[in-house]
Amino acid sequence: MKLDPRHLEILAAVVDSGGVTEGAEALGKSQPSLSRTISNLEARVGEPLFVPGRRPLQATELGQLLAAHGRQVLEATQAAGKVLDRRKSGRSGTLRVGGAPFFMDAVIASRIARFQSEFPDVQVEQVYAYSPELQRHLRNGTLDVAICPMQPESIEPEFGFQVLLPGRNVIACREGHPLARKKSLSIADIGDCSWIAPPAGSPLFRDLQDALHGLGKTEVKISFSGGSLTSVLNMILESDALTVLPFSVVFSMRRTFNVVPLRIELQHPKRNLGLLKLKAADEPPVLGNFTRSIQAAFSEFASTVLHAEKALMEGRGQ
Amino acid sequence: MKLDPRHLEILAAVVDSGGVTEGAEALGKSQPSLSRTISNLEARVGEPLFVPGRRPLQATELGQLLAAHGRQVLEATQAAGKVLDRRKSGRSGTLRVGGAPFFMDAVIASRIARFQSEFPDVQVEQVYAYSPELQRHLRNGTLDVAICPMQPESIEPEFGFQVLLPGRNVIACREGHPLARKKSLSIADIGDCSWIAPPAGSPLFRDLQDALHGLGKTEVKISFSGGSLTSVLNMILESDALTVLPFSVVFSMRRTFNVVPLRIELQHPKRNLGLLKLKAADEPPVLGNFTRSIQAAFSEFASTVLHAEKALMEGRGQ
DNA sequence: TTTCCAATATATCACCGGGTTATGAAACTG
DNA sequence: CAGTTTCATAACCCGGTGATATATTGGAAA
Repeated sequence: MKLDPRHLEILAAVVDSGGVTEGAEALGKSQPSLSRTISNLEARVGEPLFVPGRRPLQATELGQLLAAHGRQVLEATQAAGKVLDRRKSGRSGTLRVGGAPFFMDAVIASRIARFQSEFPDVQVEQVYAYSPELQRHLRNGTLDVAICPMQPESIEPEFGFQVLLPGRNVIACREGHPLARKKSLSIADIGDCSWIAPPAGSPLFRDLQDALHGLGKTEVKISFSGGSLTSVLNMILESDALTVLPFSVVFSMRRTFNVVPLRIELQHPKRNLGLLKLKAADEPPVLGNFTRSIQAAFSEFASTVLHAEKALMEGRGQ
Repeated sequence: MKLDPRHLEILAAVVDSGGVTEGAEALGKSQPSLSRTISNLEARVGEPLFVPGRRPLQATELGQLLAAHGRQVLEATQAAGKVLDRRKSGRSGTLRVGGAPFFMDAVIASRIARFQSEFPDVQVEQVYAYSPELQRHLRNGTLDVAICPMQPESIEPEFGFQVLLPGRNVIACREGHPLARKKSLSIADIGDCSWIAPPAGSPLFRDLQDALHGLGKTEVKISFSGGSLTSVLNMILESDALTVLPFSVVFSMRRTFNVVPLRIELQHPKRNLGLLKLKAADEPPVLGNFTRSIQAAFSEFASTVLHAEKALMEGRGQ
């Protein structure tokens, strides 16, 4: 015999709360409604669920049995409702975050970690890609938000962009590098150093070429190309090679990899690291929490980075 | 957020069966019904439960989560339905059986045990009482059926009565009793034996008085009165006292208590042991099974008892 | 007892939601 | 690309459930 789970819920509520009236207010319904539902259920079952003519309403054996199952139903639905509530308040769910690889490793990941310590029930999926692909993902709906460097004027109108960190590229080398101490550098100084390049498809690779071209250097000796940030920095650490990286990345990694920026100004496109989202999409609540958390984390970080940047360019070193 | 357990059930069915169509036939509903229910649920939840535009319908993460709870609901309701089915088929439930004390101990209990081995999930509550009280219980609804000796003509019209065993009272004594061997007995023989009497209120007590009066004996020496069948039989066993008992009781107990009937015919009211039920009450299914089982058991038993009875009265002994 | 109170059952009505069939749209199949 | 399958939509009907008002009943108090 198939019966309605709602009826079992109601039965459980009445049995557990000790009366129709109490059960009604426990469920947020009217007393006559429950009373009739119980009657219908009894008719359907063919046996009384409550012993007739007992004023402190007392369930029959069968009533107890069915109420036990009603309790299960009640628990399950309430648990389901709770899942929804937590999602709606952004304290639970899944968030797919895309990011530019080097930034992701150096500066974003640790801020995501901080977000996750605030919202431990949120599952974050990280996707590594460059801007064009990230935009594709956002459009597809396979990504909730991207954190990547963008040129403000080249952002398509369908996207919203919130700046997290002004961008500035620098040339980086290992701490003990011969050029690291020099206050002023010329093209001649960086002469025929060999270079570590980021992966060929990355914006940084173009930045590197553009930057060297801007310094007047057309022929570049590239000894290594591609790989992750870690591999690039390991190369830098173990050699006298140079590379081009965002200052914020170098700053974040200065301790763990003993890497320093050179005191020479590069020209490069004005790109800011920021949060890229689709405007149209009504963002899930968890994304709102993520945005707030990330912005807070970066506002701290940005000020220390800018301070260090200024110090460097004024020649006060690291 | 409060949501409808039926929606969760449907979601679970769709997810588990792999599609709306399959889910519909699994639940015995139409496909459009489920389709719309899912749509409504998605609208209510505010997020898609299935990834749009995938033909082998694939649940989103949230869909999976809620479906898991739906599965719980489904299980609970199905379990509740099963409980009902078993009650309706009389394979489960509670049965309150009343019985006359001596009969209950000697002949009924073992037949109830047999019923319980057939229907192990049925819980039998035994009530010991004499006919008038049993009838009260039946009228009150505090008893489903009674097994007791009744005079056919004195059964009130509201009751139905099914004979299980024709009644005949005998005088019983221990096996080695001096009177036990005698083929023909007179009043003189039982002369001034002392008597063990059943409890004062019991029909058997009256039977004893009537029987002795019928034999011409007006003065009776009662050395013990009251107590259970076991205590009465123990008294018989340990002394040369006599008592009056139904033949079927003596027959059942002849081995365990070494008790035998005297070969003297008693006159007593024509009472048959039988099943007494209220006519009006639509009996619970379990009662039908009980009735069948008990009747089958007694039809065997009755024939052996009658055979032994005949043999006794023809003087062939036990 | 009788009276009164609190709790439950009944009555009535409106309406939402789910049931159905018929039909259209979309996606996987060959 | 056509064929097949599956899901979504439309239109309609009906039952169940919601609410308020009211009657009834069991139990306690006078």
